[in-house]
Amino acid sequence: MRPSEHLVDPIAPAATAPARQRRKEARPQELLDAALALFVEKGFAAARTDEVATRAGVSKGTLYLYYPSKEELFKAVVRHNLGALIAEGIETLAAYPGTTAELLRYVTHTWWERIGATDAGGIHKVIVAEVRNFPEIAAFYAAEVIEPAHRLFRGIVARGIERGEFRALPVNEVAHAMIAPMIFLALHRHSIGACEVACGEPVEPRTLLDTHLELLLNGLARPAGTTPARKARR
Amino acid sequence: MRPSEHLVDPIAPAATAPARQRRKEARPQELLDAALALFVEKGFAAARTDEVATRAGVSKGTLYLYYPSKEELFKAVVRHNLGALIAEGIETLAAYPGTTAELLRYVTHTWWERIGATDAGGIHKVIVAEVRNFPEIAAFYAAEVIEPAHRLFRGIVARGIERGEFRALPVNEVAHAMIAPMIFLALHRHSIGACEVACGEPVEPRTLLDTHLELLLNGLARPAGTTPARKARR
Amino acid sequence: MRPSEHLVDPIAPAATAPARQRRKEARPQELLDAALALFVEKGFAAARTDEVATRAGVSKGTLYLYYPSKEELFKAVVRHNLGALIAEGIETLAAYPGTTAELLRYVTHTWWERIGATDAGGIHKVIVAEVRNFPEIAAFYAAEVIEPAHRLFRGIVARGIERGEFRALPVNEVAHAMIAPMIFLALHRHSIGACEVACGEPVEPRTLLDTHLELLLNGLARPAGTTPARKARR
Amino acid sequence: MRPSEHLVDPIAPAATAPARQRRKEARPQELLDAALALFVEKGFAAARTDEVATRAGVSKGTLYLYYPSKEELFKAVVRHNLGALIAEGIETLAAYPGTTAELLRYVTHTWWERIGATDAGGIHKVIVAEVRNFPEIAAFYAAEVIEPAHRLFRGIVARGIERGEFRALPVNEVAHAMIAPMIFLALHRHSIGACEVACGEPVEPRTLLDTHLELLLNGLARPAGTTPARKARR
DNA sequence: CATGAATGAGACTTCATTCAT
DNA sequence: TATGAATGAAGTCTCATTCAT
Repeated sequence: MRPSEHLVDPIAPAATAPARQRRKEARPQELLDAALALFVEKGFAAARTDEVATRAGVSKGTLYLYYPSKEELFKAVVRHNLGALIAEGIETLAAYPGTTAELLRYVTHTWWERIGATDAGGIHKVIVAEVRNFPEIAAFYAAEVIEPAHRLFRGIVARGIERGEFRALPVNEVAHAMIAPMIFLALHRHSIGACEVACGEPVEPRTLLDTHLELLLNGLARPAGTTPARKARR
Repeated sequence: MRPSEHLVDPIAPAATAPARQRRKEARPQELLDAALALFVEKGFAAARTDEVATRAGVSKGTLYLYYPSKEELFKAVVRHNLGALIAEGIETLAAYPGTTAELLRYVTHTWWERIGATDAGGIHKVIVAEVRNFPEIAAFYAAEVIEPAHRLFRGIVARGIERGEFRALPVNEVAHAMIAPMIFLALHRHSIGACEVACGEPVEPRTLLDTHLELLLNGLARPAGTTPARKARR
Repeated sequence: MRPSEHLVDPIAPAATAPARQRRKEARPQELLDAALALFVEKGFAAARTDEVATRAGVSKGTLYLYYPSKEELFKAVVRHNLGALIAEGIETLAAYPGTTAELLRYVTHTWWERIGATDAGGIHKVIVAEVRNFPEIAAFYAAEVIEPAHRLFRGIVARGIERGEFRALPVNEVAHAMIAPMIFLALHRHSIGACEVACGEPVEPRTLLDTHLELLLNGLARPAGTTPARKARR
Repeated sequence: MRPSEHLVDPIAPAATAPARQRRKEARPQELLDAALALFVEKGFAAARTDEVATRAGVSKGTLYLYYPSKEELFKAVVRHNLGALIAEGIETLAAYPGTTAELLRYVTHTWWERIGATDAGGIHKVIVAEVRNFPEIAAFYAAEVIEPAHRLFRGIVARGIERGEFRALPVNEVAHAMIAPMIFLALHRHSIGACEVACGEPVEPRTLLDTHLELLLNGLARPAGTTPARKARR
């Protein structure tokens, strides 16, 4: 029995499909999970491909059967973990019925549950850390993550201003101010926060996020009785 | 005492020494500058010691004469570039005569000029990126940078609340919210921002920082006519 | 008898067999063609077995069903492409009616059309290149190709001398001098000549071969009026 | 004592220069020699860099201190072993006082002594074998070896024709016919000839070369009483 | 017969650190 | 002090061969 064998569900032996087949279909997911964990833990350069393979329960060679290089593996991890959620957010923005404050809270909390609180949030760290050493990854990430994500948040700010809910502040800068603490939180959780060192009093991420949201919404709120700026989008 | 410890800030009184002597005493400074530039550009692991030496105009062996390892070199870089400013900030806080809003603006702008806008701001990136792989650096950084910096910002928030200028919000979280966009800006400048990829509309750091400050102060401001909370510190 | 041995020339009498059957019997031929092309293009070690399989339209596993190893596949390729022609040449020598000069021209031109001008000529390159790394292939090739081919050319030279057409030169060396430019031409075509680099003025292979032949025959020709040497064979 | 140490002359300990220094200067030569031997024995791709290093008595890393890659190492080997001699031949051609037949014999014999009979002759094999897989080597070799060598031999043929010693045959083809058997001999010596297989009756290289030369000169010789062709160069 | 997923040894290259000079 | 040659462990990626299906 090879060391990986016991990772397959040993209860239902090939009830629906032959074992080899089942493995083949599960492989990419297993590899992606192992790779995410390792990239987040060590960074892109320091993660070793054969540890990814070992954690996924396969040999080094098998990894390269599915992804032709470490870089492509990383890109697949990013697409799998961040790509879907951003698209979802953009759809939400288009169809959301409530106030923009509620929309922002919803998007932020969803992000926290699906990205911030999970390993996926560590991807930000990897990017921040190593993007300068891997230009191709930089281009890929800018195009497939940063650009769409900023579009989403700029959309939220613009909606608030157009609907007269927010003051007419510069859209781009405010979008940055919205995103920054979220990313920052994710970075923290996967760097210093992951170390066993005491640094200041501990903060509860949810509390931090809520403080951030209320501070932001308070700052954005149009003072009652002011005329809403209809064409504030820059 | 490890051999590097006394080298932290060796700008010594060599006013009348012969040229070669002065040269020798300038070595640590040159090495620290070269190391800072390289660590920020490539990260800790990817920076090559012999490139540090080359940039400082010495041989690889000489580097090891001054710093016993790459880690000690990095720690010296951190002490040299971040240590002084934090101590200075704490002194400012104790003696500042004006409003807390002014104090915050002053501290933030000073940080930008001395850290954020220079290579020193890249140290944050290096830490965020690689602290998990180098536990000793983690402990060092938490104790010598993060802890004092947080103490400073918590002090500012507490001052504002005690003086009735800010609302009685949780001190720790607000301090985080103050720091986050600053660090975030520094991280951005030295990672994605340093790449030649287009990602959203460009932002002017000073503008971003000012937007952040005003948003924050607006959110913190005690509505006129409210009773100041004297004992809000948690 | 090793499993591959009986597959050397399996073009079998499957005249009326159903399509799938014919397909199956065509397999070895398709594999041999793909293997020849690839061995000649990349060399023995650098040719990848799964590219051979892919080009032949089968899976990698199937290749190993027909040939137990890469070495056996290569030997089959050699037998299939060089074996027959040499035997044919020896028969021609025994029965040829014309002058020895004509015989040499005939043999040389036939070689060019069937070997030199085709992929089969590339086998020489592979042998020259890698025979030292694969002793078993060396022994095989010496016994099944080099030895018979030399026998043929020594026979031609001896015929010319015995019939008084050639001068009484050492048979073995002259045979070498006959073969060398042919092999050399084949080597060139499949190495440097196959690269897109400019190297000297290009040469037309047929012209080169003819120049070689005439030079050789001119050099071999017995000056008119000389007594032919009856027993010159060494 | 490291395994390489006894390769240094152990009799005169640092008489002229310190040991380390002596090693440094000798290194490139030692590495080049080891590399030549190994490339010729195994081919370019199959030769392992750490075996080159081991044979030169250094560690793997040291090799890369002197040559930045396997390809550059190979190019250095070619330049060192073939470059000089070709240049020398071109000078000889320009200044040679005797007949062209003598010049050709001289050049051929020098080639044999310095290249053909030594490991350097094996470089031809490596090129023939692997040039298609390494385009950069192809370009390098065409420019630095093939082109100059052909220029030399075309020069010899043209000289013979111009001086009325040779018949007015096409220069380029005759040059090829001159070179071919030489290269062929070298190839043979380092491929099949290096194997312990019996293939035909053995030939003495010098005899073969002389047979080739006489055959060639006989074929080239202008029949007595013929008018020399002054402008035959194509 | 046929498939193709899986293996794992092995190749080139990098780089922090040492140490003889 | 200062040098820089030398080391060797470690990392990514390849590919002939096997074997369960």
